[in-house]
Amino acid sequence: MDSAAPDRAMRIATFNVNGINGRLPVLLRWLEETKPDVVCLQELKAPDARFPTVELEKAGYGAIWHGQRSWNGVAILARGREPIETRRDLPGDPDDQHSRYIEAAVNGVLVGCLYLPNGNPAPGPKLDYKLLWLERLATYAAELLGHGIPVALVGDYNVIPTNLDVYKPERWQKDALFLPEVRRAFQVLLRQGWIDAVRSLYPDETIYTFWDYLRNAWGRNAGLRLDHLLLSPPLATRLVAAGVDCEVRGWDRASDHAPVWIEVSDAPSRRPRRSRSKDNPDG
DNA sequence: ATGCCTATTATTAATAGA
Repeated sequence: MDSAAPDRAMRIATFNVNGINGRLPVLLRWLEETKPDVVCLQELKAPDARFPTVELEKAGYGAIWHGQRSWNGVAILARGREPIETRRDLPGDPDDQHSRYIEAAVNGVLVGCLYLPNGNPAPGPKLDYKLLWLERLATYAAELLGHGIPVALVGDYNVIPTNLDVYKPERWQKDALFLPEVRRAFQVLLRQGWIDAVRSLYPDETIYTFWDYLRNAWGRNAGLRLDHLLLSPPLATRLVAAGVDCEVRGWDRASDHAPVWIEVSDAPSRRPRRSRSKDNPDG
């Protein structure tokens, strides 16, 4: 009976690689060591033609990507599968030229991979763009929730949600990652019903996903929590584990972000529908 | 207030990141 079989776990990860070609050895080593089932990548910093399809295929991953020269760029990898692309732009602004969103269905989960604008220097046009992007995200996220399906909105949000998510909150008060209006915009998503997966399992722990290259931030553990996995309720009920692969930040030629991951149990198998009969009072 | 580091692009310096 498949209904009696133990649920297997599906591992979904996000990793801002900060240059997919310069970071390829790190990425391949991490894929080999941790074998995530779905991976959202940000900051490819490469045009579509320079995406390392062959190397990732050799590593066992199908991929879709939305690149851009020099900056931005997002991709979704799936272990032993091809992600089914459902979208490659965040709705709400047809003039937005940045490659910051891509979305796919993988193994029954709709996965949105996002790279939110940084917003610095603030105030200024970059902050305005970030706030508009957050509004567009909230509008689209509400629409997704309405479908009642398993969805993960995953990536580099460039938002420090609370004081617990930054080594020294007072230093960041006027930074676009931590401004009150930016934090409020993130809270809007949570109030809609999205679950901050890592925080939901570890409500009180200091957890960072980013350490600046400057000022020996990694050595001092002067970090920020910027990379988040937001889950729709039908997926959040299946959450069984979460973590940050911090050690990757210490590898040679590391990204300034570390990979973050969750594990969700496979969807409970549908019970065979009983036929209407006098033996089945529910029928 | 600025540089501190790292990556990309274009050519030894500029721009962006967070």
